[in-house]
Amino acid sequence: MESISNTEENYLKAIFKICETDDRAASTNAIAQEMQTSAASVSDMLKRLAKKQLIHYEKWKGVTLTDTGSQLATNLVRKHRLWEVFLKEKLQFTWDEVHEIAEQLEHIRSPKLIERLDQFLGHPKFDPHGDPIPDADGNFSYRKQIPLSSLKPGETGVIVGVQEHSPTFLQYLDRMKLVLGTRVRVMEQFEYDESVRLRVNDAQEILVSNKVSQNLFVEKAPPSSK
Amino acid sequence: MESISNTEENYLKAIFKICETDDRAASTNAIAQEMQTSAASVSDMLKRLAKKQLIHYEKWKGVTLTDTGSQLATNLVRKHRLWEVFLKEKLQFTWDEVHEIAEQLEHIRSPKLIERLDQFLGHPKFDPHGDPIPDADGNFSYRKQIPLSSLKPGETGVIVGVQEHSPTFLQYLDRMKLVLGTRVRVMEQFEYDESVRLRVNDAQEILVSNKVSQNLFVEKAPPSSK
DNA sequence: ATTTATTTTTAGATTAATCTAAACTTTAGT
DNA sequence: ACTAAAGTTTAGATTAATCTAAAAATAAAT
Repeated sequence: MESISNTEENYLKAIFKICETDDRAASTNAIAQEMQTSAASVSDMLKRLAKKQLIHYEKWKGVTLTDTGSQLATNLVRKHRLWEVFLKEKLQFTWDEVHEIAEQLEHIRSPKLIERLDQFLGHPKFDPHGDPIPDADGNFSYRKQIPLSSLKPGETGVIVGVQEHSPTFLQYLDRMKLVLGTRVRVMEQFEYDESVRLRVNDAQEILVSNKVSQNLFVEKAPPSSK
Repeated sequence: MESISNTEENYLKAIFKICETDDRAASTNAIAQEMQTSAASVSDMLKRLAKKQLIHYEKWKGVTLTDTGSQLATNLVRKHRLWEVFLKEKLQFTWDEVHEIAEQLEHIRSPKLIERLDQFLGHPKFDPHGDPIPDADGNFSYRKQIPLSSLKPGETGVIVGVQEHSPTFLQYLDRMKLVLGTRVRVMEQFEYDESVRLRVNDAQEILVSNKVSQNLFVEKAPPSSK
């Protein structure tokens, strides 16, 4: 019946994130960077998490989550993303604002609260950034998404997510009307700087940089009738 | 720009509560009891709060909140009660369940969140227990409530609040259908144990103990037509 | 008014989380 | 293979919050 602190939860989340994207043991330095703290602090914390059986830890090698640790981390992700949906859909926050507040809300401890919230929101499968929300058993729904940059000229996709989550990027997308659900067709690709000309929702055309097209996820759409 | 911890917030809330009900300086022991901790810990904390100018503190005398401290405490009460309304009205929690979860939610730091929540809930003036919710400026709305036990036989009142907030009491009230808004008429008072016979919503009659009638607040109603 | 009881404060320790600086492993480069 | 660089761990300190036990101040009681 060991209880777990908010700080420990944040470490688990960081480890989860690193292992998820790189798909290998998380290094001390990577965790330190993710947590914005020193490697020494991480080293200390890893010992504590190992003693609580939340991570597999051998000195000098990286760490991975145990089953318990992984469950806890997944539940945090579930809570975080459900709160994000709440903030956006019910309280009219914008998608660049929700993360920061959800960082606090995700630590509220009440399984019943989360199940009720999930129900209140209509069991959403994705958060405001298009990231999947694991269900109560920890299962993520999968979607066949690719970077917009991988579409060839003439191909069409629907925006379903973002790679980068920074507020500035999200605000840029809002300004450009490149929100989730938007239909984009690649009209032309410039070899020079890899920028692309897009047709947005079969209407106006805009030019976006390579950085933007690499950070936008789309679901490929079959060629439109027109 | 001193930041304030959750623990400090809880102490402020405790002091606020004691000063509010007793209307005089809060003693170390009273705070210790309210916080379920030792007098020594309280003594330590009082020094810290005094250094941060959140309380007026002189050794051996009690403490009172400074203006800043009082504002912080009132805002905590506002957050707590708004979250309680949310839990009850939107997530279908019962009034005996909401307090515990709101104890956590009240520490979420985001003024914007609270204003949006307030708006989402339709600017409620009272929480699920009938306690007033201070507005953004810290003003509480006032209501002329009296204990049910002070009604004379023949008099009628509408239940608007509770003195005691324990889950067992609240569950008892639910079972007896003595919820907020219920109309109760005192039919008879037994001198022997101060229990009273009530007519509930002009329908069935029930007997309640003195303890119950002392812990229920009503607003006196003019004699009914029938 | 002096003793007793209660309340409050201090002293000294403990735990979680953090830091900097130093020591130690591992990896990489020539 | 050896040295340099990078990454990781330990050592020693610090801060917030807590505890128990002891000392000091106030209040109550004979």
